[in-house]
Amino acid sequence: MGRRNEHTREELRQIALEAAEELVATHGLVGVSARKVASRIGYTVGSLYMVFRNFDDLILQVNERTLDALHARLADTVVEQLPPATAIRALANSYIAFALAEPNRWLAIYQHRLPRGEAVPTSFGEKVARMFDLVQQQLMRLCPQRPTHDSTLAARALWSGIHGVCILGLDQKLEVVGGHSIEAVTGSLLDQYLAGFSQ
Amino acid sequence: MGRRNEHTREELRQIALEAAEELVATHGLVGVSARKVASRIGYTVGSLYMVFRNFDDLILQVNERTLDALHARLADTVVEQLPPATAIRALANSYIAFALAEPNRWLAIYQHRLPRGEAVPTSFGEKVARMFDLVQQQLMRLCPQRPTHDSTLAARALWSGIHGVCILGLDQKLEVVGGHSIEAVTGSLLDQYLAGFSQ
DNA sequence: ACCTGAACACCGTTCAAGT
DNA sequence: ACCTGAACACCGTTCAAGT
Repeated sequence: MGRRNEHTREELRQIALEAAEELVATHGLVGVSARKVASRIGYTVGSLYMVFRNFDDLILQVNERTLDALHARLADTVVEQLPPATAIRALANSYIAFALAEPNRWLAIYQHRLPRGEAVPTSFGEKVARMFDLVQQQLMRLCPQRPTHDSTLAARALWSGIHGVCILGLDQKLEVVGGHSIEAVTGSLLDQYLAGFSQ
Repeated sequence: MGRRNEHTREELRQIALEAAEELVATHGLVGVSARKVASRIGYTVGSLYMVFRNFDDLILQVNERTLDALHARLADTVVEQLPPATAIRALANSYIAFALAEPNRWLAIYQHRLPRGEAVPTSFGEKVARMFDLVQQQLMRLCPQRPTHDSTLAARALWSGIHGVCILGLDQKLEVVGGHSIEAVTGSLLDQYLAGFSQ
C-alpha cells in the first residue's frame, strides 16, 4: 500500500489521459469512467484525484487534446497555393474527415457539459478561436476589400454551419430525411454561402 | 405493497414524462435519473419499467415531446403572407427563440445518444423531417424554377447551419471568439446563403 | 509525499414476493 | 395485474491509514 513512485505526477496525468482517450474513441463519452481509466493504468480510482480536480476536469483535458489534433489536421491542410474558395472547401473537407474518422472523440467535445455555472477554461476557448482564424484568413483573401468584421462574422457563420451538418449527420438525424451525404450538404452550404459572400 | 391502481398505464406514463421533462428543463439531461422521476411521482423505480423499456426509452419519449413543441412553434409562425426569404428568416427566428427559451430541453434532443447499434425510432426521424419540410416549402416558393432536389438539399444545408450556430452559441463555444450574438451569426448565414441560392 | 482500500451517496436494472 | 423492496453491479468523490 502507498508510495510506489513508479510515475511522476506528469507521467500519471499523461497515461491517464491516453487511457481515457482510448476509451472515448472506442466506446464514446458514456464508455469512460474514473474507475475504468484507473484500472487500465494499474492504479486505484483515488489516485486520479491527485492529478485531476474531478472527472469533468479529466474529460475536459481529453477534449483539449482532441481539439489540438483537429487543429493540427486543419493547419496541415496546405492551402496557401489554392484559390481562397478552394482553400475553404479543403479546410471543410479536413474538418469533416476528422469528424468521420474519429466520431466519438469529435462528438465528445460537444457532448460534454460542465455543471451549471462552471465555465470552460480559457485555453479551451482559445483552441476553438484558432480554428475560426484559419477559415477567416481565407475569407479575407477571398474579399480583401471587405472590413475585417465581415470576415470574422462570416467565418463563424460558415464554420458553425459546417459543424451543424456534421453533428446532425453523425447523429443520423440528417440521413432520415432523404439520404444526402454530409459532403453533399456541406458542399451546398459552402457553394451558396461563398457565392453570396463574394457577390 | 403492490397493486394500488391509482393510475392507468397511460396515466403513469404521462406523469412520468411530465416529471422527467421538468427535471430536464431545470437541471439538464444530467439532472434526470429514473429514481428522481419515480420519487417525484410517488412511485418506486421499478414501476417505471412497467411503462418504459429502459431509461433511454424514457428520455427518447421526453425528446419527442420537445420535438413536437418545437414543430408546433414553427408551424404557428405565420408565414403564408410573407415573401419567402422573410418567411425563412421568421422560421429561423422561431427556432432560435425556442432554443434560447428552453436551452436544456432543446439541447437534450441532441445530447442524448443511444448505445452503439441501437437506432432512433422512426417516429423521431419523421418529426425531424417535418421541420425540414417547413423550410423547404419556402425555398421552393423562393425559386420555383429549381428542381425539388435542390430545395431539399438547401433546406438541410440551411437548417443544419442554423442548428450549428445554436449549438455552438448555447455551448458558449461561439461567444469566446469575438462576441457576436447568435442572431447576428444566423443572420449572416441566411443572408449569404439565400443570396447565393436565389442567384 | 504517494497510493490504497474502504466508505458514502448515488446510479440503471431485475425480480421474488406481496396484495 | 400491479407495485414494492431489496439486491446487483455499477458510478464519482473523499479520506484515514499505511509506507
